Amino acid sequence: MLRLSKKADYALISLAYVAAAGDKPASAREIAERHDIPLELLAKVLQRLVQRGVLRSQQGIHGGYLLARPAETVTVAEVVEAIDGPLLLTVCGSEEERCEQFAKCNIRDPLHRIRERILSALTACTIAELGSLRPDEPEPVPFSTGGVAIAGRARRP
Amino acid sequence: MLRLSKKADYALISLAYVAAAGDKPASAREIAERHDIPLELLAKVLQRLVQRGVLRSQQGIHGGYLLARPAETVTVAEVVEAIDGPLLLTVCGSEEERCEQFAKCNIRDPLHRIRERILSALTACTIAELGSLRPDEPEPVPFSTGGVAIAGRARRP
DNA sequence: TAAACTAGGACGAATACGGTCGTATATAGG
DNA sequence: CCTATATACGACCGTATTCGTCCTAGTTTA
Repeated sequence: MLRLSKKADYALISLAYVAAAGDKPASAREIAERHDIPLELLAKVLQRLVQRGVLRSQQGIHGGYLLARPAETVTVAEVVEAIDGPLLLTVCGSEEERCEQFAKCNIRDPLHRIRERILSALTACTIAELGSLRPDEPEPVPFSTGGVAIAGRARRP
Repeated sequence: MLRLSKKADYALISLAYVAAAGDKPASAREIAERHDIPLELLAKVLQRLVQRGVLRSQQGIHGGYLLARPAETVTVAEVVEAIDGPLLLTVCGSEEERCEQFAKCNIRDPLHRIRERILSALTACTIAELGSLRPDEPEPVPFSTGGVAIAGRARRP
């Protein structure tokens, strides 16, 4: 456990791609095909990133998505939080939201500190640092599949 | 997201309690009542901790659980891993288990680094550092419920 | 006007998770 | 010896979440 959701995963992959595409809008279809992600699911992920001000969209026939801000200012933490919701280690989060068992809870504070560290790990990394697959590069064919598409990461059983 | 499962939560709470109990075995029932955790669920958590060599059990009428090793040597990472399985940020983990989309994946390495940092945050904290509720302390009554048991953290809706 | 795109709601399937039940086994004490 | 209280462990179930699909609507360019 302690996994990123697939959607968060898709978001990061997409942002790396969009960042590498520079000024040219990257369409959802393009990203989906490149990374073997279900198109409609990806679309919703991207839309949420637009709502959160990470991406901006350009509609119409040559539309797509562009970064709304410089890649260096978008942290992994922000992206994950945008998709998966607030980063809480436990149900009774970091805020004032004291759970009813408050007084009985014996591990609040240490868990708190751990959460801080995790958060800072996610905040330290921006999408500028994510590697990327340039849109104009030929799609790399892994191993020797003879160019035949193979089941991808996004669709593991 | 990025939450600890409740079972991992229960494990940490229990270990803090057992650690504070010293040589006296703490029974599952005792821990469950103290922290308002479903007994049977907790039992399974504790049993798994025994299998993983974190706790040792003593059967029989005055039995219960004891730490198998000094509290300083048991890390939160180990506990969480024992309960929730390996700490992977993504499905295609850190190991050699390269997913089929391997070549297409553009964010492997940075995510890797983040995982390392998360892991180290969890490894840095041992259960000796977890606060605890001593078995011989009176059970604190939160707020003014007049001593009537109220719904606890473990059973939030 | 047609084609390629974003926007977004509704819905179903698969899965993980939390929790319960039943049963077997071990141990201390009367 | 017998009973009460423990752990051990597998089977089961309901539900919440996640993943993915379908469908419709609106936008922009050629």
